[in-house]
Amino acid sequence: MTYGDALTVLADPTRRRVFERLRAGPHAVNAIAAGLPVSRPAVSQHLKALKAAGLVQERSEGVRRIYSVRREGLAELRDWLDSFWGDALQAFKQEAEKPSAKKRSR
Amino acid sequence: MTYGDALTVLADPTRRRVFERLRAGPHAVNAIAAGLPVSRPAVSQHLKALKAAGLVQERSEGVRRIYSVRREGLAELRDWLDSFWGDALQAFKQEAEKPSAKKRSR
DNA sequence: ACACTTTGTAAGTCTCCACTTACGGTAAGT
DNA sequence: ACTTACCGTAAGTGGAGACTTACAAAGTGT
Repeated sequence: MTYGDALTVLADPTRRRVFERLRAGPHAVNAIAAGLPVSRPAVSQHLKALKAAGLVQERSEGVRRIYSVRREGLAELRDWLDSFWGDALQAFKQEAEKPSAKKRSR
Repeated sequence: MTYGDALTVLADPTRRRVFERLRAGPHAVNAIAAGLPVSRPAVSQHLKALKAAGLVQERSEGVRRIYSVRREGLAELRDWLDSFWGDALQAFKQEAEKPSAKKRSR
């Protein structure tokens, strides 16, 4: 059920921008907050949420905290999407092959 | 920017259950609402949101509205995830190959 | 014409959460 | 030791949205 956490966390636009910022590589909190329209504590809270969802990982480097993407967190969400794909296709074929059983009252 | 809409819409657990219900195939609103812990109007609102995000499509059959999954809506989200994958990998390699230069305060 | 079914929408309530400011803790430089 | 930089957390606030009930519209059967 972790893909649900990923979806919940990635729903917020600002948090998504934080996450996308890490796509280019690991960054410290200050660097991430620079250029974003919110305060630095807000970014810290977003990173905390992302970490709780398993989407990022943290590494200490002196007084700095370097955050980077954790790909395994994305994997579960990706699998969920893929499962959707196949099932939807199969269901569509089933629907197309169905002769004319549309009378489904009661 | 449509993948953002998909993420926003799929963040809600109830709405996700509605969407997953359609994975098995097209269904009318009543059939979807049955078994869910919310009222039928709530399901209608969720379906409206899913449709606005391009994740489902609607087909009228008499007085019923049959909803089904729209795979193109998922495609953009999938591409976004994939782009993340590659970029994160590339960034990781770059980081690994980097000697220990580029340290500002060192 | 009437009753029933199926669904969408309006209006209102209430909970959740993203954000801010303020503060505390830790590391590094002088 | 003092100062400065970097960061996380606490507390409080405002706004978004998920849900409910009530109502209206459109199709179907008798």
